[in-house]
Parts: sequence; C-alpha cells; structure tokens
Amino acid sequence: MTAHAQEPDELAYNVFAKACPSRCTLENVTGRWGGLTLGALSEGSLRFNELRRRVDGVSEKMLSQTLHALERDGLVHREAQPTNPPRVDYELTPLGREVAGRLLSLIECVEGAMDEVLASRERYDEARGAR
Amino acid sequence: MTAHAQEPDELAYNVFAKACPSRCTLENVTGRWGGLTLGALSEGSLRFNELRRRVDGVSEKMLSQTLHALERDGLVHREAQPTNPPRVDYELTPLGREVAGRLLSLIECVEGAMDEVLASRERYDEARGAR
DNA sequence: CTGTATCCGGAATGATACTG
DNA sequence: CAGTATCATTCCGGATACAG
Repeated sequence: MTAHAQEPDELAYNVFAKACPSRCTLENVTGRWGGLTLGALSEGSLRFNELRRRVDGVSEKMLSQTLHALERDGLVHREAQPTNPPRVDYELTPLGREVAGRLLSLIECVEGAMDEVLASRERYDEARGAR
Repeated sequence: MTAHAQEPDELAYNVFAKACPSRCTLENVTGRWGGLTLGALSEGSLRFNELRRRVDGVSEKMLSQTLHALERDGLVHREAQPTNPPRVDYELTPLGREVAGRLLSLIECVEGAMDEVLASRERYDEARGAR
C-alpha cells in the first residue's frame, strides 16, 4: 500500500487541511448552535424569537451571531420587513436545505442510536471509572 | 416511517432539548475534532500518530480526548497490542461507520459547495464590511 | 420585536514536559 | 509509539443594558 493513499477526494477544498475555508464553514454548520439552527429552519421559515424558543438554551447573542454566519455562507436567507414593530423571517436557501437535509440525517442517526450509545457509556465508565 | 421524521417531539432523545444526552453525543460527533476524526477513520484503521498527521492541527491532548469520547460513545474501537514499542489501532465500530457515513455526506456537500459559499461571503462582506 | 455592545467567568484548547 | 499532566491563554457564551 502506498503511503499517500489518504485522499478520499481530490477536492480543492479539503476539510482535513488546517487552513482550508471549508473547515470554517463546516464549523459554522456543525457548531454548537449552527446545526440546531439549521435543523429548526428545515421545518420552515421562522422569526428571531421563534427560533430562540425552538433552539432550547441559545442566547440572543449566540443566535444572532450564528444567523449572521449562516447568512454570510449563503445557507440562510434573511427577510426583513420594514414594519413597526419590525418583523424578520429567516429561511433556508436551496443550498441551506441541501446541507440541513444531510445534517438532519446525521441527527436522526444519532438520536436513534442513543440507546446503544448510552449502553456503551455505561460499559466504558464501569471499566474505567471503577478505578 | 412518517415523512416528518425530524419532528423532535416524537423522539425519546431530542437534540433540540437542552439537557438531552443526544445533544452531548451530537457534540462529540460534530465537534471541532470529533467529525474530522471520524472522517479520517472512515478510510480504515489508523494508529494514534497517523491520525494526528491526518487531522491537520489537532494536538496530542485533543486527539486523545476526542478518541476517548468517541470510544465511550461506542463509535470507535481501540485495539491495543502489548508490544514494544506499543501499537494501538483505532477503527470505527459498525455504529461509528453509520454515523461517519452520514457525516461524510455532509462534509462532501460542504466541500462541494465551497465555491458558492465563498461567493456568498464576498457579497455579504462587500455589502456590510463596506461601512 | 429585533437586534447590538459590553463585561466577565469558566470551559476549551494548545504548548510543553514527562511517563511507560 | 502512545499517551498523560500541567499550565497559560484564548475565546466561547451568558447576563445585562441599551438602541432602532
């Protein structure tokens, strides 16, 4: 086996490389709030405070920050209506839907495997935590 | 299977809920190093330092920590051979392969969309950074 | 309602040294 | 080679106040 068989892809943007911008985008998507935000929006357009309630535990600051990052990357579209009081709707772009779909697939997989995960944890903790 | 499987309220382990253990596992999987580690291992079994080189930028400490978390959750199997010098191989469990597959789908999606993402960023920065 | 600005404590991370 | 231990630092994230 050759020593340079590590390539799963010959893409220009390789997340495994430290300085690659795709790593940054991946972190926006999979980060603590990014993933949950995309997941929430995959159900449909939501307003700021609706999102805040939907994503349990997120603060105004972090939600705002997350939304900006996702909007900047072209995954979320921000629709502001100049009414009073202001009304702002957030929705996924086509690209956002694509990404969110794959993310949800992952989330469902993890949720569905939790029984197994929890069992594994118990085994692990029993074997190591005993000391 | 219902067409709206992402409806979290139907599941016992709901990532959208703050205190749910699935959120914790999801963070191990999608966290800064967890995702890249799973991605690297999806190509096959790797040793500690091979992983370290593959996942560009990870420190010994973080890789060790990440591997422990993934092993605890039952996603990675650690195979230690009592030789000298020591040799330890890490590989995905069946569950790990399932999760890693979905994760790679997401990663490939993001990598493939980077041109679009970068273009969106330029537009965003031009419109906002100009101020 | 929809955010932004600021402060601050603690967790996450990295560098380094060290052990088996 | 395969880690662990320790320490310094960074930076994430929550609370709060405030603005449009």
